[in-house]
Amino acid sequence: MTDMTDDTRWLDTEESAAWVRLVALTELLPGVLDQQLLRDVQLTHFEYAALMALASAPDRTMRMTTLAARTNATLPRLSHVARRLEERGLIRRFPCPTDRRATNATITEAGIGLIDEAAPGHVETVRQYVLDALSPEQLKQLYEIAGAVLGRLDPDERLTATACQFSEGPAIARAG
Amino acid sequence: MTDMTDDTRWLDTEESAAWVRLVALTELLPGVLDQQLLRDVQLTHFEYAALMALASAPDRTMRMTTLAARTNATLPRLSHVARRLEERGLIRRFPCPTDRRATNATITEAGIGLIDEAAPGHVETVRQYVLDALSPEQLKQLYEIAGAVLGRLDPDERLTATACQFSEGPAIARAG
DNA sequence: TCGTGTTGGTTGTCGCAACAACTTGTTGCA
DNA sequence: TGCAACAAGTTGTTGCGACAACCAACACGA
Repeated sequence: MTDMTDDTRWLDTEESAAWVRLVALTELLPGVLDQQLLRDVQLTHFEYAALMALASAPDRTMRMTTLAARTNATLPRLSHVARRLEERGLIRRFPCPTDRRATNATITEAGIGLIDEAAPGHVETVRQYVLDALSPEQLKQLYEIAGAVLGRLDPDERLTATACQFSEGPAIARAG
Repeated sequence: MTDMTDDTRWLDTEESAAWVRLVALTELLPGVLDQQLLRDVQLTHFEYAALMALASAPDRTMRMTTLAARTNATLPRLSHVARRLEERGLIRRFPCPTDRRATNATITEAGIGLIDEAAPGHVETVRQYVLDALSPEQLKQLYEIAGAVLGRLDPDERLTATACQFSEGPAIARAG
């Protein structure tokens, strides 16, 4: 006979309700972000985030490995994305002078121009679907809650180590 | 001359910090859920959610269109997924008797068995990465915050209209 | 210096999702 | 009725992400 003992701690009503909503949120939010950016500037949210990371980096340049960590991408994925962005003239890649295995990526003027064009609509979307729905208190609570969960999901803080994204206006002002 | 006026309400420090964390969360959470379910029962989280929706439906049966709405899927996507699940013997499809355009999907005994096998590990993952990181207060706050955002993202409450997912033990007990 | 192990990056293959086109069936209206 | 508009699903094509295999370059001990 197998052991039929069920020692699983099932979710109670409140846990289940909160979890269902969180799952729905994580299901819907990426689609909304992708949709707006694709429509307006033909960029996925991932591509946008990668360009923003480059724009706020020193010299607008970053190692592929570092950029992959910052954007939660595997290196193969980033490599494919970088090739597409380079074909569109939005970034440039060149071998790292100090380590000839490595590749550095730089955002071009065209890339800066595109994210400056994209940023207002993106921020508008973020406000419309998320921030404007929350009170100042809830904003703080969200910060704490997401921080607590990220302590489990991303203990090394790879994703959140990035510089502030929108607090200083367009990328040209922030990264120049 | 183009109008260079910048009337965008850029994010302040607190908004930006909370947003960065929320984005990181929505980026990482789906991967964690998929990974555990794929490893343990060769099911994506989407497939798991679809099976759970069927298991908790009356007669364990649902219209394809309804199921698509409940799982935030397009009908083509659900059609492909349903074909794969049917090939694995986890669901069955048959024409709706009252509307011959429509198709009904039913979860099989094998399907029920698989989600009963999957549920404990899935709940464990949910606890480990999310729920156990939050205080009871934060759980309530998360419920409210996600609810507020979903009011914008999903005003018709298509995704959250589902029955409670884990509050009553295995699917066989819940759906029988 | 040589050889082994490791790191950085690219390329190829497979599976899944988005989108469009198409088939079939239903509804509504003349 | 008969015909036009619409609804429900399926199928085919395209593009992206995951994974594995591969190549190039560095590090370090013998």
